[in-house]
This record gives sequence, C-alpha cells and structure tokens, in this order.
Amino acid sequence: MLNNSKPLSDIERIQTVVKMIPAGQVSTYGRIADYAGLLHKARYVSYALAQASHDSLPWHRVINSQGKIAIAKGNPSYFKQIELLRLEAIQVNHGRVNLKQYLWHPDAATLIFSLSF
DNA sequence: CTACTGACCTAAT
DNA sequence: GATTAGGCCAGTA
Repeated sequence: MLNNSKPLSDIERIQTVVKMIPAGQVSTYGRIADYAGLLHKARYVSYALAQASHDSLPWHRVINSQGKIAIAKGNPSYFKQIELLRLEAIQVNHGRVNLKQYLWHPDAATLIFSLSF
C-alpha cells in the first residue's frame, strides 16, 4: 500500500485547501468547494470554517463570489476579518476586496497532491 | 419524516 | 452598484 491512511473527510479536504491559500491572496466559498472536489457545496465550506475558526487555518482569506465579506456587519468577526486581511496588505473598501487583484489561482497538480494524503 | 436555517452561487432585474 | 429568485446541501430542531 502506498497510502494506508483513510480518505480525508469533506471537512478535512476543505480545510486542506483553505490552508493552501497564500498570505496576501483570497479565494471564495464556491471555488474552495470546487478545489476540494465538492462541487456545489459552497455552503458546506462556511460550515467547515465555522467549525474551526481558530488560529489553525486562514479562514479570513475566504470571501464570497462578489468579493465581499460574507459575515454580517455588526458581528465582531466581520471586523476581525478585515483587520486580518489588511495585515496581509489586502485592501478592503466597504467590506469588499478586489478579486481581480487578490484572487488565488491554485496549481492543479499541487491541489491534487495535497489532497491525496 | 418535514421545516427551517445559513460566513453560498448564478442569473436576472 | 443593489435586490430577488431559484437552486443548492448539510446540520439542526
């Protein structure tokens, strides 16, 4: 056996992909789901992040497809996310990020490799 | 089992 | 830009 570990769970696959997002770049819920092999399960990504929104993974680098912060304004995490993004030199205006500028374009082979464990 | 809820997405308006 | 509608799907009550 080349690999005797059990397959990654959906949540583990999502977290693996999120960890691959480089500092200074962002991705979206839908894209993360696609990269993790979970087509059309964008909503599940938000659940997976909420489960582990500790320091363990860069949850702040995940925003919605419109480039906006997905958390409701007024929620402390909303401001926390903006703060974390700005620490990485990502500009946030009116709760919005320029996807053209900061969107992460992962390498397919690297993705497959990272998810194979 | 059904009903409701979301840190969602796309297309249409 | 903003809002709506329909689709999506796991979790929860």
